[in-house]
Amino acid sequence: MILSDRKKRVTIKDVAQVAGVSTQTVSRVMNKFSYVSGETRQRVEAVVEQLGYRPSTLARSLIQQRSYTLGVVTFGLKFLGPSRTLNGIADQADKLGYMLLMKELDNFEKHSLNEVMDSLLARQVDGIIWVAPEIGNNHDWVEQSESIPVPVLFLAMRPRTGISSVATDNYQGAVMATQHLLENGRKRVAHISGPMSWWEAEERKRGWRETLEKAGLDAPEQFCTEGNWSSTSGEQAFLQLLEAYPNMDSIFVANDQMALSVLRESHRRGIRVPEQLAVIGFDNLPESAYFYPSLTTISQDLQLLGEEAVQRIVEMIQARQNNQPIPSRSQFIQPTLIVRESA
Amino acid sequence: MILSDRKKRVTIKDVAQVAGVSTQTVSRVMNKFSYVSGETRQRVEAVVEQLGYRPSTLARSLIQQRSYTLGVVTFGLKFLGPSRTLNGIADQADKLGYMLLMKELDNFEKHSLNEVMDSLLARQVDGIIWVAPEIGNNHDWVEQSESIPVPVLFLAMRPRTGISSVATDNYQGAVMATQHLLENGRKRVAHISGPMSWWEAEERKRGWRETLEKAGLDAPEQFCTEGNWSSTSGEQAFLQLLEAYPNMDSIFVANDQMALSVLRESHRRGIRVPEQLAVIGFDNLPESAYFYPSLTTISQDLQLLGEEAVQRIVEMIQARQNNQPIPSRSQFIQPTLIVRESA
DNA sequence: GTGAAAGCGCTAACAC
DNA sequence: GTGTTAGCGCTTTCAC
Repeated sequence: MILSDRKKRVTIKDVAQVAGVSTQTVSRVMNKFSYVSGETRQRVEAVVEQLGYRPSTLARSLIQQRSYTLGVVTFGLKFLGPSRTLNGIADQADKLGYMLLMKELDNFEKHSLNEVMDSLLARQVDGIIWVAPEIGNNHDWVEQSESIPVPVLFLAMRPRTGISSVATDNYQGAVMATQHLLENGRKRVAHISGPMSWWEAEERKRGWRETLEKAGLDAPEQFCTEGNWSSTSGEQAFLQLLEAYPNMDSIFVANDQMALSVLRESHRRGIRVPEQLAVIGFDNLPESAYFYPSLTTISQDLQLLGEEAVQRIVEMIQARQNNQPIPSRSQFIQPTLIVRESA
Repeated sequence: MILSDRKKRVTIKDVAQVAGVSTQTVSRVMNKFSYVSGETRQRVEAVVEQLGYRPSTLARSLIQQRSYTLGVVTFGLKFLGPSRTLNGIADQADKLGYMLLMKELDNFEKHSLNEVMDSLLARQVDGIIWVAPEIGNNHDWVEQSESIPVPVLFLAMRPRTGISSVATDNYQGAVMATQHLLENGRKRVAHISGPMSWWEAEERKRGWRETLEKAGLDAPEQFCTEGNWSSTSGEQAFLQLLEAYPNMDSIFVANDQMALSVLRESHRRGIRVPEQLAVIGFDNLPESAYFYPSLTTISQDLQLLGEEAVQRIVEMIQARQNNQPIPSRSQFIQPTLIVRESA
């Protein structure tokens, strides 16, 4: 039975006293490395066990000026992307012995940004991972921000010199998607984009446009309509496209949720997928394989993105610890093409 | 530009010195409440601003024996459920001034459980929220655990006396789903369950069975097949059901992902939904409204679940703080029926 | 109103 | 090998 009794915390002093040694010795036993005679060690360990002593990481962090804690700032945790990334971050942090201090953002006002940073820094996080999509100019503060005393790593941000980031290669993913359509003999490739204020949406659209142009095909603005990632908006965007570009033979849709609406609406109107209209998505939702028809899509490995992020930030922290310069670079994770029935 | 310069932290002493007051006065200024003369306050505040002083929460936690941090233990973060719940937790924690220290579990061995608890407690969390489904006997340790020195709140756990928990009322949700089918004149209601080792799956199945029985209808074991929540398993389970119970007129499927497979396979076989087969799911995925046909389902409010959890644990923390007894109770969140085309 | 002293729980640095 | 001393950055207590 779990009790929440108010027993006072067992401290290093208690252990020292009961074991008849100094606190220093207890500390040495707890932290392995330094030498303690076998006998003393055993005695101390017995007392630790008996009293249920747990060293306070807090006190240790205070003196070591290091908390083995990573700050994680998220935005839109309720969406699949950020939470899958977070899972990767959690896994890798665990492996490397770090804990995660989380903060969910609800806007990008300068005021809240400062507040979030402050609360993280006040708790002595060793580094910060920024898990928020770049929308409009919501990341511009990065370039003119006051100095932050710990390393910061940005995910899914447009590369900026002097700043470290990791992102899926959205452009390349879009190229692969579009090329796949072309390779299957499609010539009239439409696009439903995400909201153009999103950097990721912009990249995906650019991949589509440039691939068509390289192949000597048209990619005018009318062949692309804009959604907001939701299935609802996908339906709207598809209807617009049907008017603007009635003889298209394929669509690259910027995410699977919007692609789902395209499949559904096509089915309802008797447009056969993929025969009359090939459809390819982006994201590879777990459900996408079970859409009707199953959805060909681009899979981005968000788990890996999160893992990489932790790897990188820990390297940065260590460099800082050793007074080495902190290398900053922008890194891309390559997505992969998943071929199924819809294209 | 973000620099990670090694400037030493600005401490309360620095501020005191520059402002020409004692550290005490600075502390009083930072913590509002106590009286400081207007003039002194202004001078101190100016210095704080100028030096960019941020009080160390760490040091404060150490002395106050209180961290304003909640431990959150998750399992299966990559699935939608836990991450939506986490979002609710993050939101509410923010409102109440708490931070979140996260730990993702990868198994339920006694060893890792202890380790997770220890690392949370070592960082002085004020309370712990346990966000992991009850599977098999993976929660039994709760009843015979050594005393944990802070309040713990469990989500999605079978009610246990003396222990606090919050969960969706899965049973009631299943009752609503089944009743909806009966009210629409269905008499031969099948069920695809989740893995029966999951408490939530068990509850949903019980709701189905008991509702049928109360209506004087049959609910034998053959009318129910078992999946593992995935779309793949849903397909299997549906195929088995088609053999075992070919004249069923409706199915209550334990989650939307499996229901998706039922829709797809029905479509492929020319079974008309809902005319020949009514289908109802559970969870209300964002995509469910865009399945073909759109899926009638039970919506559980996981955001609210998370918010309630924080509310509750903070109450428990405060009670403990005031040396009051900590009330323990099991609370249920009611799901709602979302009627769409499939039933 | 303000300051001085003590101490939260731990470890770094130096004795012995 | 082990103990002593000092101090991380803050707040509490009690003076004045």
